[in-house]
Formats: sequence, structure tokens, C-alpha cells
Amino acid sequence: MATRADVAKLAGVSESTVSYVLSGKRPIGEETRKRVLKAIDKLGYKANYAASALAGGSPRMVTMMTENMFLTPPSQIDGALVDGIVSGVAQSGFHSVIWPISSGDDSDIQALVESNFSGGVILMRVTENDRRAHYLHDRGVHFLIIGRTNVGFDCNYVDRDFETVYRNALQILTDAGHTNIGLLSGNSEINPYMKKASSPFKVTLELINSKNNVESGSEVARSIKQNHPKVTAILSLLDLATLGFVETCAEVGISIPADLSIIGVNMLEDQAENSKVRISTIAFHAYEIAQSCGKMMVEIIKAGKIETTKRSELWVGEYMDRGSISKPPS
Amino acid sequence: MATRADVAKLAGVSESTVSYVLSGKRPIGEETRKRVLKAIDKLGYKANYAASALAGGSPRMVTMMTENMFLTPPSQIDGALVDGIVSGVAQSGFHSVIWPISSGDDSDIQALVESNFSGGVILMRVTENDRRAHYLHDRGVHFLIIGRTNVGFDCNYVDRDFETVYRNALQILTDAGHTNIGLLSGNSEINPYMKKASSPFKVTLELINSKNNVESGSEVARSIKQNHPKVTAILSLLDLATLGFVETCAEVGISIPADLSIIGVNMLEDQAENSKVRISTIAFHAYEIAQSCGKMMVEIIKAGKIETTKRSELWVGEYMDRGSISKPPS
DNA sequence: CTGTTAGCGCTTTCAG
DNA sequence: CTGAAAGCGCTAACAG
Repeated sequence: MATRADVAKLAGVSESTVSYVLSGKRPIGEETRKRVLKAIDKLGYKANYAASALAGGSPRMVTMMTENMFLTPPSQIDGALVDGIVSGVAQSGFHSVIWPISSGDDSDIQALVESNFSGGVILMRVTENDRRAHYLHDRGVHFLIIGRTNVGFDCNYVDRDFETVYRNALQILTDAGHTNIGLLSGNSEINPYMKKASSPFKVTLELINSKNNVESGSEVARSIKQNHPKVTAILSLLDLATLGFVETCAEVGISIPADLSIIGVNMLEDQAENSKVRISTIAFHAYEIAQSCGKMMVEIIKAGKIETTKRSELWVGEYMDRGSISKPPS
Repeated sequence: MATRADVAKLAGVSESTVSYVLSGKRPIGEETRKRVLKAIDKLGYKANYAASALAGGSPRMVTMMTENMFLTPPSQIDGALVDGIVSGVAQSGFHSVIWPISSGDDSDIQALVESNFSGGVILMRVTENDRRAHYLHDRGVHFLIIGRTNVGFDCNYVDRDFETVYRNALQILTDAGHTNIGLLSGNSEINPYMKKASSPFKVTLELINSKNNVESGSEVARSIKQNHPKVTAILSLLDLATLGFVETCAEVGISIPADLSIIGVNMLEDQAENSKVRISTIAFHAYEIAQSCGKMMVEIIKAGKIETTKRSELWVGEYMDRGSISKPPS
């Protein structure tokens, strides 16, 4: 395996010059640069990860941790998040891996921390008071959460700005004249962000509960006219591209947007685009969100010491008009 | 962050003694040992991964790669495999991570190889002539395959010994007197191992095709008496714990084992044990298989240079009699 | 049984 | 714009 010294010798320069050619951290003459690159190419030189981690002060590695990867079916969103993180981290010159966790205890995360192998950790699918977050926090490990689950203390996070997303969605629907809006959701309560977002509007929100699958979405569509006769518009927190709701509406003779206007707020932009079902959405840019998350993680690692000023970032996503919204039927 | 030098000073020994206490690679006096461990504990010392990787010659890290992790739903088997690898690798003093792959091209695996970060790679869900296998092979990276997919050249692998598994299963059924055996399978052909395994027996195999899901399994059960009237026993390559086949047999009045004897060969042992459906199986010890795979990977890494003698290991799994097999109805 | 020491391959100051 | 050299923290040979 060729080392930096080999490259230096072949190119007739010093080792440090090779380093700087690679890192770009100081100006290099065009001639020298070319010679070095040629030598690297010729020798098939690859940097030694361990050596640079050691010399550089911290491992250039971001670790992703997600609970239950093999139990709950991973969604397209999980995939987009991982891809986004990988991309963001790579753009900053770091690498990323997924740390496998199986046991319910701390042993996995303990192994990660004790190995001193990771520069920072990104937690996904975080639960309230997540023990992993506490563990990392207590040991002074850099970490970042995707989402804003309450873990019991302040920490770095990246998330969607749900309040704004909901407000924008409601604005669009009320602008069109809707006042009775159905809220398609998997939860049995209206979440706090929605409550805040809706307070300035003169609207009635009716919670319409559905599981996030075709059967349930379809069932809801069949009974919506009976159960929610006043509702003229739907704001969906569920993924309409895979819900079966819209399709069933068509089947049972509810036409969108003539009878029912509809907007989705938790759909990946390409799901919305590629779905056969044309639904207007406020796009959920999971990939971009995760990408910025990856970049932020690297910045935090590079900054070094554990900071007291926490970092955070909130994403909204733009409105994609796909023609599923019109005035309420008179 | 405390280093080995700090520990040495506090314990009043040399650095190397600390190292050897940790690695156990040479005898240490009981007294010294205790002092060192106490110092480690007091300082909260954690070994620096990068430093030992650098000094030790190769990274103590195994990387798992699996295609499409977020596209095809991961199974319990995938989970068991990952857990097993992690455990086997950990027992050998190494760590393991999952390397995220998303793009169809070589960029992910290229990043892995070029970072020089991994000591060895375990490939899962390998396809015929898998490009990842070729890439790793060409670059002289240590790797191991779970399964025996034909990748176009010899390589290290761990797998089940299907021929023996099938032979054992057929032995059990023929011993009970069955001669017409239905082969419940997701493939539309009888696989070569089965062909070999069955050749010594005087049996007629009838392929019964089903997808690996409740609906399909249930449908097959409903029509089995019409479509396969002669069959008195089933050898299932699919997972009976989740197939819906046995349950539907009960519904439509086919009693097991009185009307139909049945044996599963691709079920995890705990699936078989915990399933409400009591089915005799030849257990698929995915966890143990993977564990040994992890250990083998570490041995290969430790051995250093790319070997010409390939390693492999084949697993069978023992018979678990759960009372689903009896003589054929006369 | 224990200590000393020479690297592992890279990053980064400090000198030109 | 470039080179020399001092480590980073650990492993493993060598020397007691």
C-alpha cells in the first residue's frame, strides 16, 4: 500500500506538499500540483483513514443510529434521510456509517462511545427522553437529533418547522374559501403545532383518524361523507401517495377537487411528483433536510469542544400546486 | 481525554504494561493489573480507535454492506444476521458498522475502499455476479459473502448446507412413509440442491408455488387438495410462521399432521418456537451462522495478506420435532 | 513479569 | 509557494 512518503518521493516534493495538495489548505503551484496528482494516480495512493484521524485530532466519521431498523419497516423517508446525511457529510469531507443496535440496553451505544471511533452521532427515530441522547450527552459526545422530540434537555437538532408548514397549508385552504377542514392524521389528537398554527384562522378542524396504509385510508374515504358532512377540504399529515384515500374517493364518486380539496404536508417531493395521484403538497424535503443535518454535524465536530450554544435548523418546504385545491362546493 | 500515558503515570507503570493489561497479550502480575485497571477506571480512559488501528497495522473494523436496505422490507432474518455478525465480530475484539449504499453505481463502495477505513467487508444480499464483490476482489480488499451466490470467482463464504438440510428433511418425511411430497417454494423451479438431495430417495416432488405472504399462503392452502391430491406431506422452503398456510389448512378442514405432514426448513429457530403454529423444522440458525461469519471475517483480517486458500463454512441446523409429522393417511 | 523505544501515516506548525 | 520536523496515541519488538 502506497503511503504519502512514496507519493512525495515520486513527485520529488515533500510529504507536506502532498498533504496540502490533497487538502487544499494552502496554495500550491500548478506545476507541483500536477506532478503530485500524477504520482498519486500512478501509485494508486489512498489516504490512510486511521492515520489522518489520529493526526487530525478527531475521527472524520459520522455515525448514524436508528432504533429498530429491522423491526419496524423502514420507510422511503428513512431511506431519504440516510442518503441525505451521507451526502451532506461526504460534501464536508467526512464519512458516515450506520451503527447497528439490537439490544434494548446501552451496550451498543456504549461500545460506540468507548471505541472512540466516531467523531459525532446523528440520532434518528428518537423517542421521548431517549436514553441514547442522555448517554451521549453525559459523555460529552457530539450529537445531533433529527426531529425535536423532547429528550429532557436542550440539544442540537434539525427538523421541519411544522407550525409554519401547517400555517401555510391552512392559508392556502382558507384563501380558497374553505372553513371546515378535515385533518387526516394518525394521531388521536390535534398536535400542538397545528393548534398554534390554526389559532389565527377562522376555521373548524375535524380530526379524521387513519392508519398510514391503503386499507385504512380507503375505509376512511368510504365513510367520510357520512362522518364529516361539513368538511370541504382535507389537510393530510399522512402520505397520500400510499394511503389509498384519494383512489377510493374516486371510486365512491367523490371528485377531487370539485367535492373535496386536498393538500398533503408530509410527502416527499418525489412521491408527490411521481404518484399517479395528483395532490398538491407542501413538500417534505427529507433528503435536503438530512443533508443539511449532515453538514451541521461535521461543523459541530470540527468546532471541537462541546458547545454551550446549541445549533438548530428548521425547514418548511415550498408549495407544489398540483391542482387538487379549488373553492368549496357551494 | 485521558491517554495511555496518563493511565501509566497514575498507575506507576509503563505504557506498554497498560497496553498488555488491556490486550492480555502477555502475563501481568495480579498487583500491577489491579492498579492499572483502577487507574483506567478513575480516569475514564477509553482507547483511541484511530491510534490502535494505525499502530496495529489494520483497522479493527468490519463493514457490512447490504443492498436496498430501505427499499425491500428487511426481514427478521436480516436482523438476525446483522446481530449475529456484530456479536461474532465483537467477540473477536473488533467492531462492526453498516456502510450505507444508495446509488446504483460504485461510488459508495469506492468511498469505502478509498477511505481505507475498513479492515474487511461482509456482503449480504449478494446477487449473481455482484459488482461489489468484483470491486472488492479487484482491489484486494478482504471480504466475505453470506450465501453462495455465484459471483464469477471463488471467494470466502458462509452459508447453509442446503443439500444436507434438504436431505435430512426428506429423510424424516420418507422415514414416516411419505412418497408424494409437496415442495412449498417461492421459485418456479426446483433448485439444484434439492434435486441432488432428493435423487437417492424414491419420492415424487410436486412444486407448489407461493409468494412469501399470508394471502398467497392462504390461497395455496385452499386449493391444495384439488391441485395436489396425491401429496401427503409438505416440505416448506418458505417461512411457515408468517405464511398463513397452516392456519388456512385448519380453517378448510385439513388437519396437520393427520391429513398432511409438514416440515419447514427456512425458519429461524425462535420463529418456529414462538409461532402459534406448531411446525417441525430443521432450524435455520441465522444468528449463529452470522456470528461465525463475523469471527471468520476477523480471522481473515488478522491473517493479513489476501490468501489464495479460500475459507468457507456450511451450516445445517438440527431437527426440531414439534409434532407436525406423522404417517401418511392410508 | 516489566520497561524502553521505534515506528504506524498523517496533519500542522514553524521556517524558509 | 515549499520543506523540515514534531507529534497524534498506540502496538510490538527488543531488552532486561
